[in-house]
Amino acid sequence: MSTAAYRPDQRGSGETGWRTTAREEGVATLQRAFAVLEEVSASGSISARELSERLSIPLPSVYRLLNELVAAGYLVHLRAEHSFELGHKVFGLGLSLQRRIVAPSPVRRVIDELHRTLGMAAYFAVYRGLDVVLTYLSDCPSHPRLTPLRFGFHEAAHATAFGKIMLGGMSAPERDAYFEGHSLRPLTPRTITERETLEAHLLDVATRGLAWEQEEFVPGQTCAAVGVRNGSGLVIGSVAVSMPARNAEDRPRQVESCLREYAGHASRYLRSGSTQLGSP
Amino acid sequence: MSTAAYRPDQRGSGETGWRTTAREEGVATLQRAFAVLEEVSASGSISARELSERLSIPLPSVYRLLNELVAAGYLVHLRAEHSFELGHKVFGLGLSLQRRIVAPSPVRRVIDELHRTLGMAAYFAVYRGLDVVLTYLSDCPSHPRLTPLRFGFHEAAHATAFGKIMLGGMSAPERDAYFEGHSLRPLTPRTITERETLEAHLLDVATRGLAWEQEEFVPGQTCAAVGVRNGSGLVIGSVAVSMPARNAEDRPRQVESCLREYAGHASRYLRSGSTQLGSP
DNA sequence: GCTCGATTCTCGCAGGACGAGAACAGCCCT
DNA sequence: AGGGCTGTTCTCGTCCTGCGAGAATCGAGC
Repeated sequence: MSTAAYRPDQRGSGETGWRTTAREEGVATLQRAFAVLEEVSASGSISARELSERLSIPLPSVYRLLNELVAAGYLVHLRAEHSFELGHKVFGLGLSLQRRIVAPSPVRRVIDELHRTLGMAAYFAVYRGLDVVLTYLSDCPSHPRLTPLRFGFHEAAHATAFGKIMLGGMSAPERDAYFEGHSLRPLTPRTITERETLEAHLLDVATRGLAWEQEEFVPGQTCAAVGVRNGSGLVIGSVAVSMPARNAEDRPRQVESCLREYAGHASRYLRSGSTQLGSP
Repeated sequence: MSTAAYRPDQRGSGETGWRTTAREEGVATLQRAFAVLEEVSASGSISARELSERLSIPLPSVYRLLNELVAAGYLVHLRAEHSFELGHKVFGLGLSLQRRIVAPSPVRRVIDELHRTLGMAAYFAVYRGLDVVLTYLSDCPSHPRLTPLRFGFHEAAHATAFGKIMLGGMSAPERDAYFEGHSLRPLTPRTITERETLEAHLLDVATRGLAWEQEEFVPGQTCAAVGVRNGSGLVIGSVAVSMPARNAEDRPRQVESCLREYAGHASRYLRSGSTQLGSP
């Protein structure tokens, strides 16, 4: 999983395309602590010795950190197995974030209706800072979601219809910043993997206010999406549906107009609604 | 919500019955960082100034911490709203923990079957360190789970049948340690709230290998549970069902024998299975 | 242009984190 | 019981790093 490992001396030199962790300074202890946390998370269960070796932190220091983390409830010490695992605080934070992220219920109802109306799995996404987050999915056994998609942070915006809408809604510098943290990883042979091609495509998406994606995310599957805008006309989210590629040509106009209609509904709810997550 | 707030001077003095955060020492920065993280989590969204005031940490220090946390991906800085919220790393850790915690699929199948056979919502719980964790729930619209119950760490072991099994499976010192972190909060008028009464009850539970709970957790609802044991006969988990209280007297023997049967199945799978989470 | 809040920078001091090494605690093995 | 081994905690002097008052910058709103 390549946790952004703690490097004792030099840092940076991104591996799998991680955030270009700028050179280092600052609260070193914190970074170590997080490195520990992430290593534990990646391993599921790990001993103090292992941690010490993998992170190149001397044993006493590892124990000091571990004990802090255990005392704070972020780790548990399973004495029986001489190992450490994630603790209840981590669960609590995750839950809290989930609850904060999930789309408000009027929006969920809109998406559910969209799902029923078109007979396709339906999705809703918003920004969170620079990230794109899927905040609701509506599907059923006969119209299942795209399998790699799940509630939460979305890592392949360049390959999904709603991702393209969201990318298209960013300013150029925002998009630059985004791609410093996310690679254009190819997911199928048809995934767009070149920045320039993508930019041209996004321009088109932004002007049409609509995005299609044809087997760029999952082979044999197609998605369509439109933007949800706030009062000032800025894109703040996206409504999308997915379907088998062979159905995509049946009734594209119906899909498009339907998406626009429901996106309008969602916009209306969000404008009157509570705190909406803005762009960065 | 009472996040275990960071106290600049003296600490401790548990509020709502939190872990008796032993006197303080150690890596102060870490505690501050976690205090920030938890305050953000509790508030959903909060400004730097607010944090500084609530935690009594000078502004520059708050910013230092915030910037670290943002750089590490544990927070996001929503510049548009001058506020900070939880970041994607938190989500990732939470997800990782969820996946680690969830009961293995053979056990899930056993619980599903139990649910179908008895026509009652069914549950499976294990230890994680000193904590009790619900690792699977099986229910349906006509036999719904007890509403406050959800997947994850369980805070009211004294008031649920499976909680009693788990408590009964602990050694005396373990139980002491457990109750240093968890209060005997009354959830209904029938909740057992005295340590002595509970101990007597647990003794009975442990000898019979079976626990009932009658409207001690939710008014009008009853639960029954039996233990799941490892090769050495130690309790490592619990299988439980819940039902409306008025049904409880219909067929207690059937419920009991059925629970024992399915707990046996679960035991068998867990013994052959992979890493099972042991007691502390 | 002005004001007020948000955010970052400067810098000298002091307290705390660091880590080698040793000590202590269990556990297994025979 | 007695070795030998791993896991875990303690000791302690050095050194460094995080700290925080205050000032400087930035940026949006009017």
